[in-house]
Amino acid sequence: MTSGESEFVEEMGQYLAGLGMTPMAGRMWGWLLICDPPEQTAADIAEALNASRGAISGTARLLATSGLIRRGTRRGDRREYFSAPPEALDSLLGSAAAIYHHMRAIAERGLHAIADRPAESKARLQEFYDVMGFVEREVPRVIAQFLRERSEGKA
Amino acid sequence: MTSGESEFVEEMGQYLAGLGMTPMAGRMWGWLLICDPPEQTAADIAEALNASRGAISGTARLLATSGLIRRGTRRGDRREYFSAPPEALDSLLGSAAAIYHHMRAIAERGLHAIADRPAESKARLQEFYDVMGFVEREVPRVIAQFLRERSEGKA
DNA sequence: CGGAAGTTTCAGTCAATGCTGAATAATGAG
DNA sequence: CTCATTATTCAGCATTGACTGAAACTTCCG
Repeated sequence: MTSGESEFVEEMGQYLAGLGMTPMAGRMWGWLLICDPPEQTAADIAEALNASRGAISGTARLLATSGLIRRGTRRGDRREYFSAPPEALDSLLGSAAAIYHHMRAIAERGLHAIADRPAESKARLQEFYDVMGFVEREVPRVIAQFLRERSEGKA
Repeated sequence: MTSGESEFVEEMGQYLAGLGMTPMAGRMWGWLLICDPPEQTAADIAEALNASRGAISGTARLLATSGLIRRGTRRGDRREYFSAPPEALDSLLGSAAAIYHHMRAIAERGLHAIADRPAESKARLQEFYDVMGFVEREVPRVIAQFLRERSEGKA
């Protein structure tokens, strides 16, 4: 791994860590975006990232569960091969959209909790709820359109 | 604060903490969305959240810097009054959009680091870069449209 | 100017948690 | 079946960082 690649991997790790993931998850995802060959064993990744096998194992489960990486096997080879598949971007954007959904849900419970207040007092939370609802609806629509156009353009 | 309100505040705190903010920031923001009166002193907030004055001070700076709350003063009253202004939603959505921008920037540096590879090897990161660029452009556009429509509807 | 009320700063504490590394389990080869 | 290799689990460590509380600072009033 060159120093530029290392910087990219580390930067991705730090940034995604700030968004609630672990640094290792960010590093692993970043590495899988630029590694060659694109499919890597746990041992490969552990060596590239200077990380323990245990960390790779746990992080791989995390990333695979959220759809960011794919785990593959080959006949006559017990090792697992990890890669960052194209669909990962769908998952990434999908989880971003899920944030809006969750926020709207929280706001909804909050509105319920203050249901007996005058409308004036509920206005702030109501607006928050409305905006989240709008974004939750529209952002995935725009993303889906982009992905559709892109796959058509490729075909 | 009723138990329902308390749940809302705590839930907001936990959720925003998971997104990289502190629990206290989430609680404070949540509280300012539902409190009555809508403007509260540091002492009011500290009491409502069972938090120290120091925590309120630091969190207030954080939230004010990112535009989520407004700090106001009144003549002949040294206390500061905090509130969640309508513009806060713009800031909130803006910082969400900033995430896409930052990710595209990271991807850009990554692409530079592997510039001498064959195109095939750069495809994964290139696609990531493209998608982030698209979202960075389109999502704010959709949001701006919504805010425009909404303010027109209100006027 | 002196003092009261409020705010900010900061050192210290404590809990949370990401990572390591060794032990354990699982899998395929011979 | 047994062995070698790979994957997973988990207890422990170290680090991080959010919060507290007291001290320092600021500002306004008498």
